[in-house]
Amino acid sequence: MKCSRLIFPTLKETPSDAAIESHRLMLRSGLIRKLASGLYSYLPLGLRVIQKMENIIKTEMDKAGAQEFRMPLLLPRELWDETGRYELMGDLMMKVADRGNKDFVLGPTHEEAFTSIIRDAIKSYKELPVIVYQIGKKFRDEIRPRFGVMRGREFIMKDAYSFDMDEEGLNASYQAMKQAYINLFKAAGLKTVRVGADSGAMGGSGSEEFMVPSHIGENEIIVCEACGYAANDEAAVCGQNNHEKKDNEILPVEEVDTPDVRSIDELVAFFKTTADKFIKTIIYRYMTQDSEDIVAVLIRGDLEVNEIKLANNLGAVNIALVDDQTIKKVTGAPVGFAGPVDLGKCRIVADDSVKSMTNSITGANKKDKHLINVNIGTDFEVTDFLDVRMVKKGDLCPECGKSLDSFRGIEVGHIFKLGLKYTKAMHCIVLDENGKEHYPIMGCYGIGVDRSVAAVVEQNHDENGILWPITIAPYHVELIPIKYDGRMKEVSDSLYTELWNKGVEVLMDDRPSRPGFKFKDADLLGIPIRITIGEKSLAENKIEIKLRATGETEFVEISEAVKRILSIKDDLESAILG
RNA sequence: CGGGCUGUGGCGCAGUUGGUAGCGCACAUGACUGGGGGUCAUGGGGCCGCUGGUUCAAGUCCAGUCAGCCCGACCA
Repeated sequence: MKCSRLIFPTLKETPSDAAIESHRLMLRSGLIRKLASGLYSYLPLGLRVIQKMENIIKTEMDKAGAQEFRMPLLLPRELWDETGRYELMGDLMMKVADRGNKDFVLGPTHEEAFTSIIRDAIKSYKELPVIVYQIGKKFRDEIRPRFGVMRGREFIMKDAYSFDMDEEGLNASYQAMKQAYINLFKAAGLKTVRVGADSGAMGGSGSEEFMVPSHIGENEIIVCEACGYAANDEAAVCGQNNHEKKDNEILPVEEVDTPDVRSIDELVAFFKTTADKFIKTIIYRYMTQDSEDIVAVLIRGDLEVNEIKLANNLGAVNIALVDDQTIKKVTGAPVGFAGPVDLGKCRIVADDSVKSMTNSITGANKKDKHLINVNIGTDFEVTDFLDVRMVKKGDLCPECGKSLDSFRGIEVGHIFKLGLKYTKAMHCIVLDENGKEHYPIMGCYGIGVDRSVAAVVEQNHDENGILWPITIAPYHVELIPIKYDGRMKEVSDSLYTELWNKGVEVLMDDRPSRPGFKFKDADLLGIPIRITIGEKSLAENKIEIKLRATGETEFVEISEAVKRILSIKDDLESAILG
């Protein structure tokens, strides 16, 4: 491709609404343009990168024995009614009606669609296992799209689903996908960390996320440097923190006037003490399969409740804080004065952190009153002690007991064991060797394609622009004639043709611009190998080769150029693939 | 959903106590220049987000509305 014909509107100045580096650089280098909030167009260079990412994914999926499909974006409502997700997905799912007023949705994911195909196509255990996948558009009406292509509303996703006869088969499929993910992220030049994630009702090690460490990441990752434990903060479990009860003398409860003092911060200031002396009492409504109830959750004042862990512990499908009126009804006091003492009307559970607390401060369940010197056993009872806290840096590792660290990460891939949820709900049945009906067990494996590309930029750039890993760079080589004229033009043209013939993808900047301008653009674009054809070196029959990432420069005889470039390309590739 | 900020040529922005819109970049033409976004000259391009109001007069003041961005979304 020649720059004179290529549409890549580079920007010298930074667009004002780009908040992170990848967004800025993708905009500036003319890879993408915004059409509306959360909706981006890929221009030719951006598309090439996306397609390379897709091809890397495809290659590994196929290697793992997965087969490619292409599903519609628009899906009929009935499919979603079968699993109850039409309601469950809520506003995240874009709902539309056709001219006949028939309901459709823009697919935010495709479990139902794939399961319906398998249900019709596969009838016998002999046809299993299968792994099916597609790379295609998804639509999610995000509350707040942001960071460019990192969290868009319309985005490209690779989603794969495995169907197996039994747990053992599922494990094998899961392992195959895991290995494929490890390979493909590496091939794309992305450094990822694998962490344990929330797996809802499935439990165990059935859910892992591939995270790209980055300060702009939307997930908090908890890691243990000592033993390698790694988990999403939604899933991180807490080591048994010094739960030994201190030998404090148990003091009698006293009621204290605390006019208008509600939040932990206000209480800390009021009592002139620290947050860990308080027991927070939070009232939740939780729904299980067939019932609904209220629960008071106690936790030490300096900690936060992890609602996902709470829901899992309670066996709840849904959980939410109750409204102010309900608080008043349950506790007898307005918001801010709830406490466990004489809270007779509902179940009380406590985070493990509360176990060792003595002479604590809590709400008195009366307006403008708190209690001091509250003690478990003496003043109130707890039904269950659970691990429901949000794990933080400095907490203890559940595996080895050492102190945990944390960092932020971008989720680029997620693999997890789905179980029978969809096959059951959708009556996807195969016959086993005894002719008995059997639900296949599913696994689900996703990759955010746009997001992975953005993460590559996030991870590979400098102050001048992008530094593409050669495996997903829009082109391998950018060829810059200082002036596209005379001998420089001749040499450039013949190199251009020769390289393409040898399978090297070349972008030639044949524009009549000044050299400095072209160099700046080249740095922005970040094509890994830059060849400069200039008068000075040409006088010695040489061309210049410069690596974008390291700045390494060498001059090579024209006759040796193609060979040398080929070998540099190989070197760059094997440096990534290892 | 709540709070904050911003809407003025393609992009980045200025526009004072209200008086009929400007700068840089980009674009077009020409000349010079030619290894890190060059110089000069000339030129084209704006319903000042939208609607309504105040006023002799509104980019500017008021009300509403739409859009975008940022932060937060109940932890008692």
